[in-house]
Amino acid sequence: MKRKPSTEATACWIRLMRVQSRVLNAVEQDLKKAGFPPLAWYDALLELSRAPAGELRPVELEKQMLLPQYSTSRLIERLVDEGLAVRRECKIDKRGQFVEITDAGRELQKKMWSAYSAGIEKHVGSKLSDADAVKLCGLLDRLGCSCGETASLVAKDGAAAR
Amino acid sequence: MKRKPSTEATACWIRLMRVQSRVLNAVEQDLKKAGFPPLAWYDALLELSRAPAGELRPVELEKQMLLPQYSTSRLIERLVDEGLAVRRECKIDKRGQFVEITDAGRELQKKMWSAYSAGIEKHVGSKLSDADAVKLCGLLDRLGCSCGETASLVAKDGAAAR
DNA sequence: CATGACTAAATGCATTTGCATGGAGTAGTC
DNA sequence: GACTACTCCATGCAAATGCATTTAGTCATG
Repeated sequence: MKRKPSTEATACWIRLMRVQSRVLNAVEQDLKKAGFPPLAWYDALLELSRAPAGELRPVELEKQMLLPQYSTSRLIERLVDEGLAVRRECKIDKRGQFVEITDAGRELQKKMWSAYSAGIEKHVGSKLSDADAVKLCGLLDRLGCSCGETASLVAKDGAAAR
Repeated sequence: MKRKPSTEATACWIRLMRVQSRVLNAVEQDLKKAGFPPLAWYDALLELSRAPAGELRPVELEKQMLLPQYSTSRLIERLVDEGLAVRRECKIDKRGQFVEITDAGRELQKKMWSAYSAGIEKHVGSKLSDADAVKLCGLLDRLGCSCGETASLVAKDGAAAR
């Protein structure tokens, strides 16, 4: 008798949900204990720092981060409030703007990466051989197909939740 | 040169975050469009329906669902408000209580499962062979080691996010 | 250049979360 | 039994989120 979502698929689903939640919590908690802001801030700063002139349109950021529009809007607001980014006028489209990372922003991003990377190592890296990590990536990719381009660029200093 | 979190581990992390978020959103959205309450309600109802007399102490529920205490408390409040569960006095420990699922609760759980299972099939099952699903489970388990006991019981009617 | 359809971003408002605390009960110790 | 320490659950309050809407600007068409 064939069930519609096979028990195997269901088991995957469960683990995907639970493991992610566990691991994410663990890493976020570590970061918080070290006195850092939430991961989303890091992700945004990283995207900005990698962008051509350290600046991005909110819409772009939104796409990179897979975040709802209003959520991006408020995230930017907070970064600006904290002096981690500044708004720049967008001359080619007056509706829009550019958000540029500041030096303070770049600095924070780097500092966070040292804590963040430690978290990744502790909660992921240390539990998996590199070979297994590659297998896991491959399998996950089949479900999501959206880590695409970004994924290959990650190399040097880490990345992006949500 | 060896980096601390290997690029492989980092890539895993990214995918784990992004894929989970994508898939969860997709399933939640499907459920919502079908007019159902959030997944967490389903999870709670499922746990309750599987418990010995259809009842559980909030603390147990909390552990099963990996939810913060206050969050469980409010979830129960909502279930009770909607008539999906009732509170029962706990005679052996006056601090506590039992939460028992109602017929309406069991019914909703079943109805939700048909939509939920369709979501799992659509967003997970259909993208993975059973063999690959098994591999994926195995790899994920190494990161979490908490789907343990529950996992094997899942068989018949689905399970649990967060 | 008027119009209608669309995109960029912000925001008001209701709901939900997180955090810290409080009240009530249990259990161990003396 | 009085004290202390701890567990179970609820809740007030501030902050974060989701949703729908608004404001401003673009663009294509006639």
